[in-house]
Amino acid sequence: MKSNSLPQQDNGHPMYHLTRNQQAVLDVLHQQPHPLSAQELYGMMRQQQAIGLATVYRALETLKLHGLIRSRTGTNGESLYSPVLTDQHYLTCLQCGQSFPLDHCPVQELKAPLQHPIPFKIYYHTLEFFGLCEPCTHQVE
Amino acid sequence: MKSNSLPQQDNGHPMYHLTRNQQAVLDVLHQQPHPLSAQELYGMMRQQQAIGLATVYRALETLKLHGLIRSRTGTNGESLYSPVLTDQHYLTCLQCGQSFPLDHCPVQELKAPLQHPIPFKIYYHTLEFFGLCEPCTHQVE
DNA sequence: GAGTGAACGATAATCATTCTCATTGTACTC
DNA sequence: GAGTACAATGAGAATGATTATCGTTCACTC
Ligand SMILES: [Zn+2]
Ligand SMILES: [Zn+2]
Ligand SMILES: [Zn+2]
Ligand SMILES: [Zn+2]
Repeated sequence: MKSNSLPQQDNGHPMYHLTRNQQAVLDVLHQQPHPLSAQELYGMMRQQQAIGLATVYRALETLKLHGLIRSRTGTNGESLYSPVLTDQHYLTCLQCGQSFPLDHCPVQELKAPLQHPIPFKIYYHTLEFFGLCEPCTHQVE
Repeated sequence: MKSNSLPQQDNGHPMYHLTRNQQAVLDVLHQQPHPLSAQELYGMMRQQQAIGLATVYRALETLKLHGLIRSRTGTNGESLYSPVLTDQHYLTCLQCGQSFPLDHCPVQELKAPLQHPIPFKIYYHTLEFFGLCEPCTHQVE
């Protein structure tokens, strides 16, 4: 990972700067109201500019490592990406795969949050409830 | 899904009964201290008995639909299965992929848990914190 | 013990993700 | 501003977990 030329820190170390493509991926995610898969991102972005699928995946990996985006695993197994600021969770039906968003994040109201015995820099959390939606309870015998 | 002959309920509906292979998969998961992937299960079980990979996947799907097992997505993207009774969560490093288990489940101490506006039968939840473990914070510039 | 349908096992197909490698872009030096 | 070094990129191949297919076997009923 090589830094661009733009900013420079006092300590001499070059401040990390996103590449054009990394910034473009981040911008698209910020514009979207819902999480996107890598494939969806690729499909959307290639219409505006020339970009390779591998680059999309590499950008997502870099952005995640820097704590700028989060990911969760969708029903079909693919990863869904969204800005790390969003804190949205779901009830997901094991039968039909539908996800019903929660109106707020329950983790926020935790009293003594996170007694990690080990030092760890937390970027985000995932939380999801699984079970059966009402219509599907009648189909599973 | 056809029921076996063994048990019969008072209401006339045949009580759901697991097949031999479904029960075998469930037994192995109960014996293991850690979550297992479908591939790992297959590798372990084929040593004891003749079983196909597809059957393992089908058994896992059935067991999950009946609220007997849970699954979470591991670092490498594969699904890890464990009995639904277990309530174990992790801190997972985005850089090295290591998972550090939490000593207890924070969701249990929620005050007003789960105001679902929609009727939904919850079987289990997943909760995971992502970030960087201490050694890895020095490697990401 | 024949009929019915679910369960099974072997295998092929799918598909998101990762890897490979040749090419291009960028920063830094002289 | 040409030259060097190396990160970033893109096209396509490779990977690997999961799913679909299909003929066979098993379990139950009559
Ligand atoms: Zn449903
Ligand atoms: Zn949250
Ligand atoms: Zn780490
Ligand atoms: Zn829990």
